[in-house]
Amino acid sequence: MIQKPKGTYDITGDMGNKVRYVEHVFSALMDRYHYDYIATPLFENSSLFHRGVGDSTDIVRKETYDFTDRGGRAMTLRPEGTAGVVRSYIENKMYGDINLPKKLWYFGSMFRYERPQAGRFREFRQLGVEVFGSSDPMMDAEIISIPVNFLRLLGLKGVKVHINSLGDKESRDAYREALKAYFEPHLEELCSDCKERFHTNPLRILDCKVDHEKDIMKQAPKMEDYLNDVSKDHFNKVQEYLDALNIEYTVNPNLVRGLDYYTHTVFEVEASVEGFGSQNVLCGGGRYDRLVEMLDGPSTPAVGFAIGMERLITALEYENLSFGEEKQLDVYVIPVTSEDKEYAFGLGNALRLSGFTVEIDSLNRSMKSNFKQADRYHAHFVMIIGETERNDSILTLKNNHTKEEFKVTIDQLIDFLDEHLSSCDCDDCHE
RNA sequence: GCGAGAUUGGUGAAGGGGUUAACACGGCGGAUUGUGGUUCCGUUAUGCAAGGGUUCGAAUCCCUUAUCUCGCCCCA
Repeated sequence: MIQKPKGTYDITGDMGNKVRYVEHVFSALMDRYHYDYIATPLFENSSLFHRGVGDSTDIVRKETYDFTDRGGRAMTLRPEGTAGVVRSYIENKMYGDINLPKKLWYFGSMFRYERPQAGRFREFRQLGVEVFGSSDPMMDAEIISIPVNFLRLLGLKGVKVHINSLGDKESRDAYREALKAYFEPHLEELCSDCKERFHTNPLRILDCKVDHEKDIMKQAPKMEDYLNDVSKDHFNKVQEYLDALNIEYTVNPNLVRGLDYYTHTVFEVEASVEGFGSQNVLCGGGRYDRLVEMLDGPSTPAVGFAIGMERLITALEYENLSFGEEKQLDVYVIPVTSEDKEYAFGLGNALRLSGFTVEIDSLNRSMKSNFKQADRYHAHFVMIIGETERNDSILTLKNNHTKEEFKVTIDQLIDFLDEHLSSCDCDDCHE
């Protein structure tokens, strides 16, 4: 038997409804924010992902799905959403659009070649947003407000924001040098991973889990002391705008992003799901004013975030939150014998065209098992099509909730269903 | 990339070398030949993740591979 590739999963049944619901809520919210939808290719030229990401290039390359196409081109399945959107922004010259800033949202699969474990897959899905062309701190706050409002709309409690500022390039470079100078004499006191990070990515030493409690960490230089006036001002304004929205946030100086193109605001949004631990962090994002330029576009400020779909749905399940209305089956059609199937099929089709949700038995089940099936589907009406109905053009409809049975002529059928489905006061319709 | 534990019908599972793979749910058929959700009866895995090996005999022991779960690493 052929099995699914490691770290992938099939979206079927209930999961399908959950994914569609979450995407729908997000899509409707993005309409209200007046953002445009964008979909970029699932694979791109490898160089898009393997450059512009600074010191962590080796790590990035190790975990991407790379392949050579038949034309000998190096291709990579996208490991995240931002790079492709930036590429599209540049290639389609969106910076010349009359509607600026350019505000975009996306939803789709991302691919990382990692060992699967709790909440982590090789193909996973992200909802994300990118805004180009505004360096206004109000836009940072708007971007932060989107996942906050989204998680609240879905019903999650205790939605909290952690923010930090990495400053502009000047501030960030100064801080990085200060960190290296500080840690250099203490290298031996750090864990082996941090020794590695010292060379590849000194900022990340700050959120090391192993060394977290050590004194050298607590006395390490603070980013805020290295922010220049422009960066400080930007960060303060972001906080003022968050205050204006009554969004609860905490400044976390150890919140960092590894990649070089991040500037100013970085943030994470978490919910408080019982027993969910670190998985409570559902969303991450920040400002990346340098990335467009690094990918050969015009210098353009940008800010965005991404939310992992799988973890989000798991959180909603943990909290027992609703995923919208269940699909209602309006009519279950039972042909009595195979002689009745064509007529039943045609009638069912007509009802579907009139907007009703209809199921027609295609397994030639017995009357008994058809009624059982109609029950399982919670069908509102059962319509029995037999010789009598065909000859007399009078249909037998049974309200499967109240057990009332009706005789209805073909001409009255649609009016009858409209009336009874909208004004039904049986228990099933009022749960 | 490293480590631990799993994988038996549609589903939940029992069985840890001996003949016919328990039990339950579900499904299907019937009692009731156009009216179900209760009850009763019948039936429902030529097969135990895949392949190979040991054995008179393997779901059971060994090897390989795949996938799943949970850690480590990493997390753009």
